[in-house]
Amino acid sequence: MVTVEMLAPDESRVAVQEQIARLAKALGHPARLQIVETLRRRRTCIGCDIVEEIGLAASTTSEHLRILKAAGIITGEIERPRVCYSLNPDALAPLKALIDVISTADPGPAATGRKQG
Amino acid sequence: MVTVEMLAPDESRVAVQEQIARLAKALGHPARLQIVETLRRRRTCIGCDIVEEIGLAASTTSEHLRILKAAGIITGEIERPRVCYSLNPDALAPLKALIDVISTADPGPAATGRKQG
DNA sequence: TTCGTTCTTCGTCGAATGACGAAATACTGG
DNA sequence: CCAGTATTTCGTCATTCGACGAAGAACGAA
Repeated sequence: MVTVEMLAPDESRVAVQEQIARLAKALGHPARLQIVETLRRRRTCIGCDIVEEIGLAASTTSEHLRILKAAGIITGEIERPRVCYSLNPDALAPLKALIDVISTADPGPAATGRKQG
Repeated sequence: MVTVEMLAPDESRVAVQEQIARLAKALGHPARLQIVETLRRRRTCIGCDIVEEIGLAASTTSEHLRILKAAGIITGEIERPRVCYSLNPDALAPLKALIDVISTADPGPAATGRKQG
């Protein structure tokens, strides 16, 4: 299992952090989470159905899709005149790794060992 | 195992999504990830050391800490004149649940089944 | 070619974010 | 009381975000 810091000398750790930040930021909006959820439920590719599903203007939805695509979280396959969107679960690996590390809260040579009541 | 949608009739799913969005948004900034990383490494409570660590102005750092605290990701215990910050791993559970569900990408009666090469 | 469908890009707007320094707050120590 | 330390709050500023409608682009159908 690869964690966040065992593959980073010093500079690339920053790069990894920035990548994780991009992923988290992309997920940090209800409309985009709704898109992700929709794509998860209906694994099938979807076009303008997403627009109806989330109830925002087409242009706004397109922007959210662009952000998710830029983060690598979804892929958009062109099928003129439609675009077929799918989830790309692998993209979330770095974020997942971070959260796993935090959640397991690997206790090691602790200093003050307390985390919360 | 509890997933995101099996505990949500319809409205509370929105609430859960908003909560997840808050968490993701809070993590969606390199400086805040650096704070989280720092708190993970040095499990010990930290005060102004964080300011030095991330290299931003004290007021800016305080703001980032406030955001993380508001999201519940960290806790700040007052120890005048210092504040002792700690990670609160449990807070990330909803976000972790979502990412787990996506990552496992539970294949079922798929429609177009493809995700990527 | 012209029309209809689907999506993206552009321009605009108000609101939120992220950064800073200065000042306020709240103790500890002289 | 006065100075020092650690932190937050405030005011400011530039930038980004998120929303929209209008216009543009790309293809299939007639």
